[in-house]
Amino acid sequence: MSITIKDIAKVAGVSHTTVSRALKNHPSISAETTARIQHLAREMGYTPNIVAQSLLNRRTNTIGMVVTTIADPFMTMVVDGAESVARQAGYSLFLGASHNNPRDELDVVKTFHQRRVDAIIVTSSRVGSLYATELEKIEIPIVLINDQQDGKYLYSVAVDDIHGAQTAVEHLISLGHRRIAYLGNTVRPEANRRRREGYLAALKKAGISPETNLIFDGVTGDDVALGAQILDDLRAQSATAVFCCTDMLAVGMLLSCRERGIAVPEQLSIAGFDDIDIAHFVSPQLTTIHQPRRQLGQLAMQMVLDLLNGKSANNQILPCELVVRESTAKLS
Amino acid sequence: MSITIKDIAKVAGVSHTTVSRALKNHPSISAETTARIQHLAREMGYTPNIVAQSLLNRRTNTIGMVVTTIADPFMTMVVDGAESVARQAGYSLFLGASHNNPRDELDVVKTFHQRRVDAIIVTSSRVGSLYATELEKIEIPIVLINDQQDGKYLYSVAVDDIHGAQTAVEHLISLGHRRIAYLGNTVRPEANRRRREGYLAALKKAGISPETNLIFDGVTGDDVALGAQILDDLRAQSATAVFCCTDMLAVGMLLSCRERGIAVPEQLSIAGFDDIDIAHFVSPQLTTIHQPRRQLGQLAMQMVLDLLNGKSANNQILPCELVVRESTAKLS
DNA sequence: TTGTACGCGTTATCAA
DNA sequence: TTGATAACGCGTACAA
Repeated sequence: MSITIKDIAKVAGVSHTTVSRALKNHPSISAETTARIQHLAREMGYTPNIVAQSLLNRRTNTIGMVVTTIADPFMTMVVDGAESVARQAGYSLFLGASHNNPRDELDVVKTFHQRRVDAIIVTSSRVGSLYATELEKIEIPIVLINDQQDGKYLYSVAVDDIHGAQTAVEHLISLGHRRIAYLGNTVRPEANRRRREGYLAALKKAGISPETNLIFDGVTGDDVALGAQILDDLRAQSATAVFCCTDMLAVGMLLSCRERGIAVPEQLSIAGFDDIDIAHFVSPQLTTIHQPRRQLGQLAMQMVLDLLNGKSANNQILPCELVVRESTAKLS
Repeated sequence: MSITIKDIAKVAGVSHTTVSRALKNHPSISAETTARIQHLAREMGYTPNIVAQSLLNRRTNTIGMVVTTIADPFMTMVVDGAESVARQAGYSLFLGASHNNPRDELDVVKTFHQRRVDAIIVTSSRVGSLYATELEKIEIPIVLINDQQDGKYLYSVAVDDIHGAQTAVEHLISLGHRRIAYLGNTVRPEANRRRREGYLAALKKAGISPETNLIFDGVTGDDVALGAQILDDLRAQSATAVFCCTDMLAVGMLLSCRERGIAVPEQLSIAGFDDIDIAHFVSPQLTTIHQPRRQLGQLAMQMVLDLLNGKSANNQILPCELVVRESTAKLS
């Protein structure tokens, strides 16, 4: 049972109103009683009850963050960025995982709503357009990370998938590759679609006509396994390079190449997307598209705070850049 | 402005008490009005206000989790495990990062207290014994992950560092190594101490006398850099094997070996501790001690829930096991 | 300068 | 079967 301002009031022989004011250094309370009460509060181990304050304020100073899974090297940094900005502004962060399950995702959002979070941040949602209709009812700002949707309370911060993918594939083309495969995963359909689009744009620009049997789309949660599994098909199509929709796909392919004695990048150039930490720990180190992950989280949270402070906010698309490492090389 | 039960009451022409009961399927309300009100509630888009409920219940159904940093492949899984257990039990998770800064850590805990979380989980704390005195005042269960402390409300779930480290070093000894170095990092003093203890125990058991100049203790936040930096000293002492206190240290050393053309494991055997994901993506794959990370989080949360349900709970020490991969080999 | 009374949204007690 | 009232902890308009 925690100490309340009424408890302090009783001991101090004043009303709880006076205590409330003294603790907030309200000017109308005499310096003397203010000091006395603040001292007393500390002595009695008083801690303000934010729950009660929230009820009164109609503001919980709380943000709900929905991620697909926390155990994802990509999400991790985004959450980290968001949390640090939130805390510095006096907000606390609720974290919920959707595990790539739309039902769970809506469930988490619903719980957040019940807890009266002031705003919600959602990363790589799978609920898609459902949001637009379902979430406007909540009437609080919702910032989508890497997933644009239109709606009254909907905002987004995203990385330029199309252009990023295009840059990666242009890099492969500049190395002399022509038979360039695309490996995607439909678990995140929108990102996959945009990155494939970038891939196609690069080919088109170079006058290379795309081939359906060089485009692979997996449907599993385990990107590493998928990358490995696709390798044979890809070689059968005599691809000399592959652009993977995510680094984990690329890593799976890399490991699989090592197992089967396929030299990377000599026999096969591999490029990824995301620039997760693992990218420079594998060997050869992975050429990839760097996403400003922490910044993504920070920006999303800053946007939320701006909106809560009545400022306006514009959707943002962050550029991402090519990082050339060791897994891509000139076509021999 | 959200819909409240009073709003519904007005529309339905009943008292808000009746609405409250109807929504909870209270038996004393007629089936008819119950149905009518539930329908109305859905139609009006009513969402219960947990904040108000919490004020009344003196229970927020909320757990605060403090991690050093979210951007740590180890923490990530622990949080993931904890979150899933919490949510299934109807609890929400507050996440706060201490960034290895004791001041921040206490700050986060204080905020959690103000928010009246029902319990707190702290991973790899740096505050140490400060907790025992400081945190008992909060009078809620606190579960420490990988950091034992004694106190009335203090519980812990930890991995058996000593035995784990000992197993790793015994593995190296069994491969014929005698000049085995230890590489630690004092940023996490307690874990470091225990793992060094396990290292010494293994040497002693094998009748090898420890040498001070084979024991290295770094003091930087960047384990990868530290591992690299120590490599020369270690070679100068003609160590043939090294046991690293964390996988990141081992990875740093591994990468540095590759750069300088030192063959692993032929010229130097390297063993780590943690079994983070990266361990099987580096090449050679890292021999290490596997920690049941997700289980650690799950168990901690389960313990919290048990305590909140009035059950008793016992501190737990989980075994961890050796995973032999490619970075260790027979002394040639 | 301080105190009284009310309300935030909900549930529980008691009465009708 | 339903309703009026009080209470959770706090802040604030108004009164003293």
